[in-house]
Amino acid sequence: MPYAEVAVNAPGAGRRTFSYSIPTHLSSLLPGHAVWVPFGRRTYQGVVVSLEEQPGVERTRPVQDLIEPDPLISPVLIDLARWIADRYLSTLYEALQLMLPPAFGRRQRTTYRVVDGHDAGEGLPPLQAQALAHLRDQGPSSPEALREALGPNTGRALTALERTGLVERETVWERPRVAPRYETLVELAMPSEGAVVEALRLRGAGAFRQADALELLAGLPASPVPLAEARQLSGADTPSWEGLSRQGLVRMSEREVRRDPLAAWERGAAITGPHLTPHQRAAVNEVNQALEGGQGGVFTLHGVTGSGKTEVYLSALERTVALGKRGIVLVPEIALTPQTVQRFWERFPGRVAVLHSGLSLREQYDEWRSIRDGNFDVVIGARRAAMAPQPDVGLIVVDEEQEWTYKQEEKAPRYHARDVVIELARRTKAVVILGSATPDVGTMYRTLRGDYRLLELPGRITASDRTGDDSDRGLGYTPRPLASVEVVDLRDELREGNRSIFSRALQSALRDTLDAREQAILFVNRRGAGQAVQCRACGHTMRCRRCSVAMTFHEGGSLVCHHCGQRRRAPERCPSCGRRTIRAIGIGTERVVEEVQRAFPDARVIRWDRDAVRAAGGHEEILGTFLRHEADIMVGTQMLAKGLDLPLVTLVGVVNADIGLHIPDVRAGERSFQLLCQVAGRAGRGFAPVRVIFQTYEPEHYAVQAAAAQDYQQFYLQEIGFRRSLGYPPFARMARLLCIHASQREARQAAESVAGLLQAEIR
DNA sequence: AGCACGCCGACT
DNA sequence: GTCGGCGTGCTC
Repeated sequence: MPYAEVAVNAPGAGRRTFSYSIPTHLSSLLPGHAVWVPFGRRTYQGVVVSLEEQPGVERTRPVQDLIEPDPLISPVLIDLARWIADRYLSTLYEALQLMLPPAFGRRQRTTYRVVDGHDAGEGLPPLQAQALAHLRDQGPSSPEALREALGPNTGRALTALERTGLVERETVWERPRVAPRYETLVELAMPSEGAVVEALRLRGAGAFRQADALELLAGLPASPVPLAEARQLSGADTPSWEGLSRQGLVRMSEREVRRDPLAAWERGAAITGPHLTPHQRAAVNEVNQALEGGQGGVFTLHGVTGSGKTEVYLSALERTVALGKRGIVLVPEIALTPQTVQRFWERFPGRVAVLHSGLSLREQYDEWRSIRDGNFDVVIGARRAAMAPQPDVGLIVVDEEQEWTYKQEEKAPRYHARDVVIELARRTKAVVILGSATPDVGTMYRTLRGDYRLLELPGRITASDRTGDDSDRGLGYTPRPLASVEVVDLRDELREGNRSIFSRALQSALRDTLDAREQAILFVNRRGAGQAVQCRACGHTMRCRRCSVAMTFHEGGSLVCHHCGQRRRAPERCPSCGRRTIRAIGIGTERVVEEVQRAFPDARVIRWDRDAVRAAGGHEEILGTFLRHEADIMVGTQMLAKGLDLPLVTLVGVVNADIGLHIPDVRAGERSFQLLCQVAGRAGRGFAPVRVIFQTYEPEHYAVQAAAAQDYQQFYLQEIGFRRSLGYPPFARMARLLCIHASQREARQAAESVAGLLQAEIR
């Protein structure tokens, strides 16, 4: 008699599983089944992770019921969830939730009502009497409604009332937010000649509607037909059709229907890819060998924007499919545009699934089920697609693998999708391609150490090579020069008396661009809330003495190292040059827009950041305005840096290239470098000459220098040396421990005590 | 989450 | 001496 080990979605269940006995009506229970289980006083959702001969405890309670008839999570993904829960310190259920269909979790709803004949409320404490009166007058209510009406302490009053038996409580599970949708089909239960005869008989008997219905069905070429359609065509309503079904003249059946986000897309023949350049060929050959070897392996595909990485992915996916396997492609959320999906669709028409948060719940759910049923060669999606129920995964692509959006920050499990798919691939012997123009320093370190294999795509491919269908296509591999970048030292500007946020070089470049009726983008490298503190004259930045990360300015003039917690007062004079020009710096997009409008009253300026997108109701609105040249200058944040083709743009200005250098984060330099490279990479995609200007107070900073030269190797060598000497990742692993409490004092005490324990452990 | 258990202040 | 507050720990 086996027992089920269940991960329970109850608070406090933690990373353990709980043993349940299996009642006879659930004897076919399997790992991966979602179940209802009793836990304490209530019932919770859970997932069966294994079946065991011996329970973990003496007394077990039985599994109550299945939530869905089929197992929802494959054994490999259950195992992966265990790894996720372990590594990211989440509960097991939280990790498993990533693998469950979207919106699977259901909420419990509680209602209170007065027990009959107990509505007097004499001699009760005032709050209890009020609650009782409210329930008596308003009828059964939720605790939230009662709290709303009577104040935050109502919960206690309700507990007391329930204990004394004056009110009772009922908890019900809400209906699932999405469930499979079915449609009814009808078909003739006999040859159509017979049906025509039956229809005549029915008409003779006065059953005109049924006769119409039957005749219609007999006349239709395709069968079975959706009932809704048949009803509309025949004019006969559902009871008539049901009547026919009862007489055995038609058969009815159910079929699951799915909402397909790509339903409108054409399903023509797959187009063949262009001829590969020698470098692409070499890369694809290596990946194909690994695919055929069946032993997996991780590849780092290093190539600048426009070097043709996507073509490598596509070719490798074709090989994967030819070998009878399937692929997953991870793309940063912001890059998951119709154009991106289109490129995959052209090669795998009708065989591409999309998973991202922009879809409706219904679409996500249907897509999930359809993927599980093996309907797609390629699943393309953002972070969460790493855990898509794609069967027989042979290849996983992580495009822009250095992107921090692959790391889930907000809620547990705080996983990194790239690391999760590498772990998944290790278990399934799938091949992984990590693609990037500026690989994550940790990724490159592991690559050079030999854990991953390096594939290089040097240079860029010209547009005609990528899209042309003339005879020489693919043959003219001509590496195009990258845009040259001009670095402007803002300290010089200040010395020359220019206090504007625009250098003279940028001002005149903007003027030229406007006069030529071309477009410019201004990039504001503002991320995170932390303001760094810097000397406006010499560029000296206040850094923590212990960690050498930039310190953050806090209210009241103190400086805090967010890394080690060290705190000191902001100096009045710059410790480096002695001048009183120390400032907290942080220029936002709004400020830049204002300044542009002041300096160029004739320019049409548009802002593109999270706030503007929300106000405009979507990216497309803003982008469309700019692409139609209804604006001359676009001011934006990181969004600007991501894979967009803006053909009319001939000037790219980075307003403050060094702000990102001082975010209190070990990876500040790396992120700045990546971002600046991407911004510079925006330029030079069309054929018009393009200027790129970096404004900075620290032109000598290695990240700025390397980005201006667009030299990854230069950056990597500097950064890895820095990381090694300080014992930062990838030479160590980092975790953030967060102490949260309503009282600041309590939180601090807890944090200090944890820190004390850890320091004792280190010694 | 909810409930039991257990340890300190206002009462018979 | 007891009732009851809510801090702590457990739920297969």
